[in-house]
Amino acid sequence: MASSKKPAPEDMRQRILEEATRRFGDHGYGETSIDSIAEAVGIRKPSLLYHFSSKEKLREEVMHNMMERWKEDLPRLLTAATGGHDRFESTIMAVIEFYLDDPTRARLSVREAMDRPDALKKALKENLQPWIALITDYIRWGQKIGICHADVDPEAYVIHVLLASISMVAFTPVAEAIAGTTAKKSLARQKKELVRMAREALFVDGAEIPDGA
Amino acid sequence: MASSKKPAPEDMRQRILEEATRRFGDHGYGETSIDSIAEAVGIRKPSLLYHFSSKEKLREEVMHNMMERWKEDLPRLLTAATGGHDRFESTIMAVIEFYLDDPTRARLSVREAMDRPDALKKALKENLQPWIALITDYIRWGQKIGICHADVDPEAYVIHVLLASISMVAFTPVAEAIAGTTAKKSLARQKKELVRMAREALFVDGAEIPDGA
DNA sequence: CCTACCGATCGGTAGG
DNA sequence: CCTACCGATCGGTAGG
Repeated sequence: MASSKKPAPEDMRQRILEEATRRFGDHGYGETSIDSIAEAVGIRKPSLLYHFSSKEKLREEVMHNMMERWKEDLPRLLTAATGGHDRFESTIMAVIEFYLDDPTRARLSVREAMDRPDALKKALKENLQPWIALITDYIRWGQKIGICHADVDPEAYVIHVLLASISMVAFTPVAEAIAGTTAKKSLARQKKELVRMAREALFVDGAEIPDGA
Repeated sequence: MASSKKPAPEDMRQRILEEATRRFGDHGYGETSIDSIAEAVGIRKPSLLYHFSSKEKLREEVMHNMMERWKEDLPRLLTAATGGHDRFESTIMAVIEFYLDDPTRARLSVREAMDRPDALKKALKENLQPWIALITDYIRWGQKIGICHADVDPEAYVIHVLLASISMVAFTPVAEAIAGTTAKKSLARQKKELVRMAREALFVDGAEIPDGA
């Protein structure tokens, strides 16, 4: 019981990072004082500044952290499923799940897009673009063999599906207000409908997928 | 030339409102000082506080203003077009245009959704829901007569299209980073693809629309 | 519409 | 990891 009040010996850095991530996502960078983060993890402001030399440095590490998670999860997401329609649907579901798993990620992405567009742009180009290219190449191949609609704009399509995945998690209150249901039920409906829309908008009805994909 | 420096006699209130709208959208409420708004319209902070008794009151009026624009434009948007496929597409295009016309609206909507979810939820319920019901009713009718896919979730569908319209305008940098084009070109592509996706996801291919709609 | 000013809060430093 | 403290900025008021 003596160790219940100060249980953190060396993972303090990690605890600060997690608390900062949550608060930056929930309230935004400017609205979050490093003092409130320090208090939440049970230390004083100058002690926090020993671990992260400035608030800006803390922000950079929070964002770097989220990008690392993306880089860890992406390969698994993109290679997990079987192939053809199924592969596509489970990929989309995995992307949604990435944000659903931890809504803070969605909110943090939205805030970064609003407040530091250039920084996010650069990070996306470096970390996400190669994987996007993999998907757009697949769509173009699908168009050639006739399983994907010919008039799909592959890049624009992928962007819309990605933004929709983030939006449905970050903006649940909007969906609740319109659909008039609870957050949980609303999210389940939004997810199912997004997967359906993405499928219907991409694949030609009734088209068969060849064996090797 | 003598009147070029102080051209504002009585529309000062409106000028403050417009400047506040732009800055709240661009940088967020918390990041915008009323001092910077006052400076931008050429007066001092206490003078601004004569027109709007507090920063919070200013925020309320900014949001009220945007909702009024919505209420003005909505009826026109929903009744403008011809009917069936065409009517639907031009309605979606009009919604996109509403935000494209003034990207600040999209950014302001996103920030309000993030920072004051309950306030936005209430405003949407009061102002938007009746119109949403009109569209979902139309979809359900379309499903009955077989021109809309039977497995569409009308509410979830409308929410996704609305969020996508806002997102493509508010998050252009993301689209630029992924598509690798300029903002203008990227927006044109995103708009065209969203309209296509919305159509393909809703209507049964090759179905005919009856005369009276 | 102004000058002058207030108390609170912020990020960050000194020094231990 | 702490106490003590700094200069800057904030929203808002007094008083004219």
